[in-house]
Amino acid sequence: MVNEQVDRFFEVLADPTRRQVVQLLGEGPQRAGRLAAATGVSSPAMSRHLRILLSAGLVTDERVAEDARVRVFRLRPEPVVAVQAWLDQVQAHWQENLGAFKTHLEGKS
Amino acid sequence: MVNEQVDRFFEVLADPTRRQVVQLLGEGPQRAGRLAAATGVSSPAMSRHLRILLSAGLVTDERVAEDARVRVFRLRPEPVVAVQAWLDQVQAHWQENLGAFKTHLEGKS
DNA sequence: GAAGTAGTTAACCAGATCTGTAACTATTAA
DNA sequence: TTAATAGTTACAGATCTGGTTAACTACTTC
Repeated sequence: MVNEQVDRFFEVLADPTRRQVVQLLGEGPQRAGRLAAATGVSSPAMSRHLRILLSAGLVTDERVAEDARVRVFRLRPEPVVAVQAWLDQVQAHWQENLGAFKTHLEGKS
Repeated sequence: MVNEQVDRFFEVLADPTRRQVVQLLGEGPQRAGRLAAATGVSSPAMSRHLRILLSAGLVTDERVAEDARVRVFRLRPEPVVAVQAWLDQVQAHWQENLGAFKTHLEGKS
């Protein structure tokens, strides 16, 4: 409704664990196992979270050359930027109309 | 975990209807009934959403002087700002470490 | 090749949440 | 004072989501 990408973003970040993952990935790329340990969640649970983050385009993954078993995840900035833009827009409207609200309210306070 | 206010914000905005309400309130204050109509949800449902938005500090409400039955809701910018700050921080880390990631990855591409 | 490690998929359970209908309060209008 | 309007609360049904355990695949190491 609001915006395809923004909607998906909020949907995905509704979960605290995924929010933590995003926070962690903001600090640098991480392998799945480490993310599971860091968030205190089981591997299967983390696996699902990561799949969701991937499908929403919030992260990318990559196999490590030295060990094909490990998967490293990295944050994609684009969706973050999109959400920032949405928030900016909401706020812009808000400020734009602020004057009008004020005068509207003056009549009763 | 991430931040009290930010966590609450995402929790609350996980719901698409509430997201729409925030968007609508960004454009100006609205009474409950209009919000229900605009989002296509029943009044009881909207009532509940608004209570949640209120308790999270995302909006404020006010009775109208001319008609004590209607309740007008307005967006509070503070939480929006808090979330923007969080996103900025995530992104800042990301960019900060970007150089390091790149050199790290150069070894295998 | 056998054992161990990284991660995914499957099955199932538990808790949370959203919704609509119906009933109720409060306020305004006739 | 009766009828209508704005909104809330209560109830019950349905869906969704996340978590765990167990089983499985793929790769590495001994």
